[in-house]
Amino acid sequence: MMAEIDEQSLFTIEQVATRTGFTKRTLRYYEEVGLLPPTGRTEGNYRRYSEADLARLERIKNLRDLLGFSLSDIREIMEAEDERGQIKVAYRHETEATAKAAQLNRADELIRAQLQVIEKKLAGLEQMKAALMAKLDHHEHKRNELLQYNNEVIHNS
Amino acid sequence: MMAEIDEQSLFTIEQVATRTGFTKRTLRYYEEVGLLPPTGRTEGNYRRYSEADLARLERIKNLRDLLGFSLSDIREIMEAEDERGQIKVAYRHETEATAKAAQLNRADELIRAQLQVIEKKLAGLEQMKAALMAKLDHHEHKRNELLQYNNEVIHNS
DNA sequence: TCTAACATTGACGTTAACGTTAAACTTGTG
DNA sequence: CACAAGTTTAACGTTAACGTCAATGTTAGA
Repeated sequence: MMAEIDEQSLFTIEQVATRTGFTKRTLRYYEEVGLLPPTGRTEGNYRRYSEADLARLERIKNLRDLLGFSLSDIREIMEAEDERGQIKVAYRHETEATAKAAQLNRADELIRAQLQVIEKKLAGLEQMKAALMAKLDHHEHKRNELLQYNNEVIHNS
Repeated sequence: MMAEIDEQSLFTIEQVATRTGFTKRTLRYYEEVGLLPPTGRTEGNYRRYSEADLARLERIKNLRDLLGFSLSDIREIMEAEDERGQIKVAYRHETEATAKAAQLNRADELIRAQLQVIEKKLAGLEQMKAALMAKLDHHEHKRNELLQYNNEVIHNS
């Protein structure tokens, strides 16, 4: 018995850095502050990243770059997700229908909380987008007026 | 001749702080780093904020809190907006139709650049939202299965 | 087995975005 | 006009999120 994890699809920190775009320092930092659970290690104590680790890192990158969440925001979000994962496991082992339903409800509660945060940001962005597009539209109008005027001049000359 | 600006609707830094939710330090800081143009001053060198300043601060707050932009992001965005404002002024003073059209085009260019940033964030958020809602949907399904099973039990007893 | 290339932990450095304190000045109200 | 309450600049402090460097250990290939 050597490794607990699949020998296949394990990556060095360098490989993960190039694939994810994070620096090696950042990868170690995220592990240090608990954003990423401790990865597997080689016998010589080198980190080995699994596919699950990569997925988690991609998720972090989305939350950070795309959505502009702080790392502590992200930690909260992912802890909620992790809790949902726990609920899911508990769910499988539960046999009572009422208990199963209760766990679904708890999971939904967490999901809805996250949805609210997202909806709020979405609303703000949609509004900005609408404002900008209204301006484009307005300019389009003005351009037509300019052309209209030009045509009149041409026809009257 | 005393003040260049309307005596009406000028606010002290304290008033602006309570109205906007920014601290006084932050208000001075934003001016210092060029996010907010230097405000008017009293004879004794006290800041006096105009309605335009308040509007700009509200805009900054939206971009920062709601959308999670960094201050340098915000500076870029607002500089683009300011340039659009300049273009608008130039536009009014321009009489040539071709020059007017060119200014509209330049303004549209800036707007489209901002739209791209927003669209990117929107897409990311929409994707997150869809993923979360799919989970809710899935749970709904499971709940129905549970009820279904319950009914069968009741009917067979 | 030797070695160049990569990894590890510490520890100190850096930047953004403010917080806090101090010393001096201004304002408005009694 | 006295003075409490508010304001100014300057300067140093703080936290998050890494960057950088050094000393040491590990790996993989010729």
